[in-house]
Amino acid sequence: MSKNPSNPVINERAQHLLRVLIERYIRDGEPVGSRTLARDAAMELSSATIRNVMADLEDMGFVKSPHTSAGRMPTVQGYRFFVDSLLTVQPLDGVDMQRLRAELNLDLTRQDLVERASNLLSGITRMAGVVMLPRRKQAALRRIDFLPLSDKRVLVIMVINEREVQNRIIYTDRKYTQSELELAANFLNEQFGGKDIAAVRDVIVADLQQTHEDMNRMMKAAVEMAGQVFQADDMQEREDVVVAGQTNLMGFRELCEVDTLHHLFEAFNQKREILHLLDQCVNAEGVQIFIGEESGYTALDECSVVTSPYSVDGKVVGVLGVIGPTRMAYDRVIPIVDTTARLLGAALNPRE
Amino acid sequence: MSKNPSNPVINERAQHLLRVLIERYIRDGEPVGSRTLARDAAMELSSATIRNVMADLEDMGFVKSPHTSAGRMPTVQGYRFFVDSLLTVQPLDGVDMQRLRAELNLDLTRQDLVERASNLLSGITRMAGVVMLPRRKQAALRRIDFLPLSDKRVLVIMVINEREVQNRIIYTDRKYTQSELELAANFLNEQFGGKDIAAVRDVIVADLQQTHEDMNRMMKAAVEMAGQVFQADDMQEREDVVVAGQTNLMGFRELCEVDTLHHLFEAFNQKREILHLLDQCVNAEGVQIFIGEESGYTALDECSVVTSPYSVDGKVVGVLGVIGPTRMAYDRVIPIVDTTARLLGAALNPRE
DNA sequence: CCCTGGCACTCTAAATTAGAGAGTGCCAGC
DNA sequence: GCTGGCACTCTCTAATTTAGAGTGCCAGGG
Repeated sequence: MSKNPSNPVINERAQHLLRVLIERYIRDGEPVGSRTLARDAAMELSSATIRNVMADLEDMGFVKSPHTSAGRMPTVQGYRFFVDSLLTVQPLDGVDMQRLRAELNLDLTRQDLVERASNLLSGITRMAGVVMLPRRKQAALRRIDFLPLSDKRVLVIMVINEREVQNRIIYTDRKYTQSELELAANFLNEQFGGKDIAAVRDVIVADLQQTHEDMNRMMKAAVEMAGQVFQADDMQEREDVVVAGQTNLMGFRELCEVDTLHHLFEAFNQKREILHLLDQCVNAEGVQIFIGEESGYTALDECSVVTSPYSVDGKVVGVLGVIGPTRMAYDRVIPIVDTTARLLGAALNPRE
Repeated sequence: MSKNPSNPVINERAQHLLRVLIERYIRDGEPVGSRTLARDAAMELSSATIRNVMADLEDMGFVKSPHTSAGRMPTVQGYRFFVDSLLTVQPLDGVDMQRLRAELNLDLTRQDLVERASNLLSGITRMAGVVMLPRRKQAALRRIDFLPLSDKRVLVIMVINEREVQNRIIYTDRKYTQSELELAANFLNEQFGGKDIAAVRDVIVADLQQTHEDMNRMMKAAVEMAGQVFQADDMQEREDVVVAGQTNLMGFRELCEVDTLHHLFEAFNQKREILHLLDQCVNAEGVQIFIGEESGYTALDECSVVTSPYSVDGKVVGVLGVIGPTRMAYDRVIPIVDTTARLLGAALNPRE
């Protein structure tokens, strides 16, 4: 805890003061002056002494003042140190815990679970919640069904893995009856049921390119239809990340400039940047925090992002998190994100 | 066009001036002074004359000035008159038309179509698009399927009408095999396939309450499961209205106050008010316009809403529209909304 | 009667000024 | 190394000023 040439020297007392300063700043959002800090810190120090320490902390880059005659507020580096070394996380509030448990139940589809998780994150933290859709570890075709529509159109319903249902409409060369389509579906289910989707696609593409004499007309039609289904590029996931509670962010003083909000909401809409950011956290263990510009996206410059990967069967399948102003109650948010990740993982677990 | 005791007197010249004023105001968003108007109107009138006319128009409530020494801007009543009597709608831009045609295709599911329509509305108008999900004229159960999951859970897939696929997870009293579930599904499909959903629910609720000796175990189980499915209250529609392009609204000067935006975005999130508003337009013929407070929702006080019902098979099934600042290019927006409604209706048409 | 130029008047927006308050930095003394 | 004291800086608010835009109204002319 003493002299360390690589890190700026920051002794116990300074650490404690930094901590009190940040806690205070997080509470009221206003620069903290030496007098206030002297009172808050309960260390029997005069404000003059505090001022000296603050000057040091400012030199080291942990705090800054918006102008000469204002108190100090944390820099990104200050928050970083606070979060890494000074923070004692609060245990999760009992009510919140119950709410999470109650709502992240097993009897929900994948989409529902993810949406709920996002709503819970935003609801409990009163900030914005983001949840990446779970990556499919392997995407097995569980079942495929065809239903005739009007004209030559066919509704295709596909069940992937346990919980995911996709559907789309394809065109056929002629009108098929329900029973014909059932035959086709049966054929495909027998051939490909339980197989990996990528593999299925490959086989079908190959089939389409060569003529099989050993296939009857119905089988060929089936392959033809499957071709249409599996070549669609939205075969992957369509909406990769679910955001909730964006409007909460409009309540924070520090984000209240229309321009900032515009960028931020644009980012939420595009989802691309958010997704990339979350993607980086897939390999992190447990909660990870990006403070201000650390995220690398200008839209998030005024924000912090608290993320956690969530796992099914011990394997990370997605990332979720909370986005709020840098001045957020990290000690409260961290366990919320952590717990939500655990519970979402558990709820998604097929337990087979 | 002359004296009419019920309406304020507003002669040709005043109408023309009002029109020019509003067009100008829509263009630049700044109060229009008498001198500018004199130049714009190309009527060989002096600014003093214009001032007299403006005073009259202000008395009649068509224009107002933000303060003594500013030009005039339209009131809600002014816009109303403009929209009802003075407006000549522009024909729809060819490029936009093509884009609408290209993207509102037949080979899309209900959800996809609605989302596209909303995106198109917002993309072309550069404001916010809203599309109500189409009411089902009648909700016929097209097909129901069961798929076993782990534990005692069963994935239920339901096809309603032509395009709508719903799925959820239910719990059963014991684990059923795939073939057992197929039997159950067959039973239900035979019993209820093509029937109206409300009717199906009634029958099933009744079945559940009395013991049928004539039903075998499998049939009972099937009814049991169906009971779980049809009693769920999200049986209706889950997300009633799709909003797109909200962020576009942040670019408009008149909506740039954070407070206004907060309310507005809150309304978009809740969707309730938006839905109610759209609901009122179901019985309107063609495009309907709400200007400012006319909508009756304070969140939309600064906005205008241009709506149009859309129909399938000659019957109105939903409403779509555009939300933007009162100062919008109505002449351009109206045909966009109108055409989108037509094309969406056409795309949804099962043509059977 | 309607239109017009002219002029006094009003109001806003932007720039300027003044004063209060908060907080700092630094120094001299303990 | 800590402290009280003091001069200084900077922001925030309110008050004041000024320029500009636009009006309302009047009196004169077709």
